[in-house]
Amino acid sequence: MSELAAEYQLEYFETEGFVRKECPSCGGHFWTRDHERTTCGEPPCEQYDFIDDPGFDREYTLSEMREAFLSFFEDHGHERIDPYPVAANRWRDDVLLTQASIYDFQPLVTSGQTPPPANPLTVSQPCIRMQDIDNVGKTGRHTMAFEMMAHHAFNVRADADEEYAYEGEVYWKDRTVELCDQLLDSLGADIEDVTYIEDPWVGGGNAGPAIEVIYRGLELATLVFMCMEQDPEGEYELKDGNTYSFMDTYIVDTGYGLERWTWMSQGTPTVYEAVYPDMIAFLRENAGIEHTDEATELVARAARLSGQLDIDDVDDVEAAREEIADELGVDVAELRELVEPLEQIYAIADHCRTLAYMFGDGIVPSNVGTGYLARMVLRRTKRLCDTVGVDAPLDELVDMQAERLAYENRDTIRDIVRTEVEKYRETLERGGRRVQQLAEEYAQREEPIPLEQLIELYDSHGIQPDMVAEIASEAGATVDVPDDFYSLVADRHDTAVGQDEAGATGDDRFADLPETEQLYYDDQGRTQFEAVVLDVAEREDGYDVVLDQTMFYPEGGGQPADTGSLSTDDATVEVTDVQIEGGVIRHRTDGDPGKGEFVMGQLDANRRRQLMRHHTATHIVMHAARQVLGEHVRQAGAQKGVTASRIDLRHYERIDREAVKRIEHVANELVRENVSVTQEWPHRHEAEAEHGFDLYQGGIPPGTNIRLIHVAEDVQACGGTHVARTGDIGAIKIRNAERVQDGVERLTFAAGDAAIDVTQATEDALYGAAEALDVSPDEVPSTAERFFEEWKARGKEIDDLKEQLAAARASGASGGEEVAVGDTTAVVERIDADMDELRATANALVDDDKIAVLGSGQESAQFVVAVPEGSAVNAGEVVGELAGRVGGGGGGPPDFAQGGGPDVDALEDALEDAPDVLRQLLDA
RNA sequence: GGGCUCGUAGAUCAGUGGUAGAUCACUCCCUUGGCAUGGGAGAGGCCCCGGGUUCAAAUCCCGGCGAGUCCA
Repeated sequence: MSELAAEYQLEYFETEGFVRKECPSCGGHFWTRDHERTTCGEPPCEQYDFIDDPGFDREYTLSEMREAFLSFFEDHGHERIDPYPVAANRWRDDVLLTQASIYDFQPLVTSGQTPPPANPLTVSQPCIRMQDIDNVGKTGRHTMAFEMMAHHAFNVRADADEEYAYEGEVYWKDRTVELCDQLLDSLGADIEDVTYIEDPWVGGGNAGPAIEVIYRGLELATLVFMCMEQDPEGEYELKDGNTYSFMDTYIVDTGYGLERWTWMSQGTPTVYEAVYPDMIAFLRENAGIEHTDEATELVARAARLSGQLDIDDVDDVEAAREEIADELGVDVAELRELVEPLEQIYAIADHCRTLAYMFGDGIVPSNVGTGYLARMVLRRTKRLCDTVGVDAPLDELVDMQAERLAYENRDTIRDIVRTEVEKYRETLERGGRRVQQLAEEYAQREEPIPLEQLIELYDSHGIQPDMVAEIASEAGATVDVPDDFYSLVADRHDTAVGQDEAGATGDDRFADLPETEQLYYDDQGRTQFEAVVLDVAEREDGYDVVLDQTMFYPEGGGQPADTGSLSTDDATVEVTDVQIEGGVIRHRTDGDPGKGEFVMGQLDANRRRQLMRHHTATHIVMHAARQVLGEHVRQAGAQKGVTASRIDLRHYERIDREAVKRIEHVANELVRENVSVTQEWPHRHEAEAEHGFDLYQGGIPPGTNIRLIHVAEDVQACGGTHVARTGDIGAIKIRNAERVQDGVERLTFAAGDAAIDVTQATEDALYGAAEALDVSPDEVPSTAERFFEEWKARGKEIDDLKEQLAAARASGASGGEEVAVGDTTAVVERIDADMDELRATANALVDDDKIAVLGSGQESAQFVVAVPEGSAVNAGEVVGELAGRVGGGGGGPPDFAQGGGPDVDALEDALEDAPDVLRQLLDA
């Protein structure tokens, strides 16, 4: 029983003569015009009924179908809006990729804070759903990239208590179903054959009734009526077990899969052939896949059969394959051999479109975030190409899709793909060598490669177990990959998750105060102001002071807070920090200025000026970097400071010295042009429409109106304080480029006075080096190199001399004490030299068939004992005994041992005892 | 943001606290009419940087830099 059954009793259904039925097969409830119909029409209750028999009155290409849909809704009172990027994190920070058209309007529009760009509206929104990745190509209907066509209407209940950014009802359930019905009719669908299945929707804290639209066995659309929110007190318990209640806003959220509608119109065996005919033809040709008519027919029949099966993941596909083969009367292996290459080609086409979307929208491959997802898709695609034998370069394949999607940055896309393919190639090569070694090792030991190694190979080196198995079998080693391999890998990551620190102030004392008036936006150059103290709260380390208005900029947007002072007639308190919460600005001070007092505020003007310079400079460096490196460059974070600032950029290569210099030039050019820096507060939708989402480099601000900062042609949404003209910055000096993550480069730079300071500091270092080398500064590099070479040459010479010295000593020229130990002669000698020299001397003595017992007493007492081959004396034991006498220890192989201890004074005695020690150990 | 792995000769990598190695590439010599090849000799190392532990660190510990990889 549907929990929301009453919600589906639509007037439209009644007047159109629909009946509500219960499907005998799945038990679901649905509405139909056909009073004789029994089942709901959705697989597995029924099978595909449109393959080779299209359900519309003509064939549509993807773009024809998109246009048909959008213009239909335009004709019915909707405004067409441009789609948003697939990189959803460019306008919202809670998700990575756009997975549905409603994402365009969450959370500000759906919550009623911000009006929609149009109401009602229609859009065809490109989406990427990674969760279906394994199904792509195999199920015949799953794609990772797709366009969700939609019409949306945003409504507010008449009895709503609060104010919302839109009001009244545009339309609701009846009209939504009517529009869907009319659209189908207009395309020539047999609306008698359409079923509307009741299927309540729950997701992301919202819920509502929803209807699946099924035609000829294919789910063509979902009509969602979002009108409830999760509420512990709510009276409706839905399928996720939570309770929900109705909201003030209620929103029509529809989703029509463009690809499926196109497919329906063409009736091809799979959705892919309808969507990517050209690319599939190209790939088949390139991979050399040719089918006889008979085989083609078989594949088509298999596709139709798979439609009636409830295939939701790959395991189902493999299981179903047997059934299908059975039904078709062919061998399952034969069927697989026929179908698998096709499946791979379908997946390649889909993945290339996904990549074109991702890179076209400016995603840069990385080990984090969307960049990581892009990398995964790219590597998967490359593997598929290799497996099926497509030898066209991947950047060309992605470009085919990028061209179709009309991206303008195709050169950058190709460059990114090439760079990334090359990185993958290197990873595979590195990994391959690693596996090869392991495989040979375990093959020799005739053991299987242990699971632990497999996990490490994947987790730390990115090598899939199947690749290990392949290389291992060539080397004659075996591998046993458990079914739950990936969950074992996940276990390795299952360490304690870091807890977020407790909430901010935990003090709502200021909650009722009016929002502080922000004077710093009115005249960003002013540093003095007057204000009234509204409230003061004592804190552990000072006071929080709230004023009616302030020039003090609170920390935010990567810009640190201002400091300064607040003065009354009697006293002055220092402001050390400024924070904003809920529009109320708190000044942290070292004293209590007194509630109700008039105060004169004074900023630390130099500090503020430097912060402003650095903030504007940040925009300029960003802008310059985009000019030098490409439009795909985006800000990944920034921190402004007084003496230096840094900005993190997304870019797919290391920023080398040359690029840094070019960026620096472009940035300083902008400074010299001395253009004015202006601000404005447009409506966010107008701003987005005019400048695109590149506005949000520094984060996504809340609110209906947003503040824009213009610096020449650069426009960014920004809440910080800026200089009036770029010339006020003085100069920008980039100090450093470092890689903080793969795909993220950090530029550290200084502006204004600080730029002079860092330049001088660099010069000081250079001059210091020049002075030390006693050359002019520009000769430092060559001189340093020469010195280094000479230094190395001397090291070698010294080694040589030490060996000669050692040989001379060993030939008996020095005063070493020679004693007889058994059959051999031992030389006991103190040489105050380093270990190298001792070792060399010992080696020389051993060459003369003598036992060497050498001591040194420079900083600590050290011994080297070496014996000729075949000697009965164990050098290690000797050293152990001698080192013990100087308070230390030692050891080593029996023929060559070293040791020592801290007690230099005992060295002489120890050496004197050495002959006895040797004899004792020999006797023992 | 977190986990894991790696950094040694030009390249690829061995080296579990005790004298820094192999293979390829390089230079020279020999074999040959010449080439492929074969034989021999040689050169080439701040063992990434800095600190700590130790009699002793390429090796163990901490920090930094550089690279790779898996996950959210």
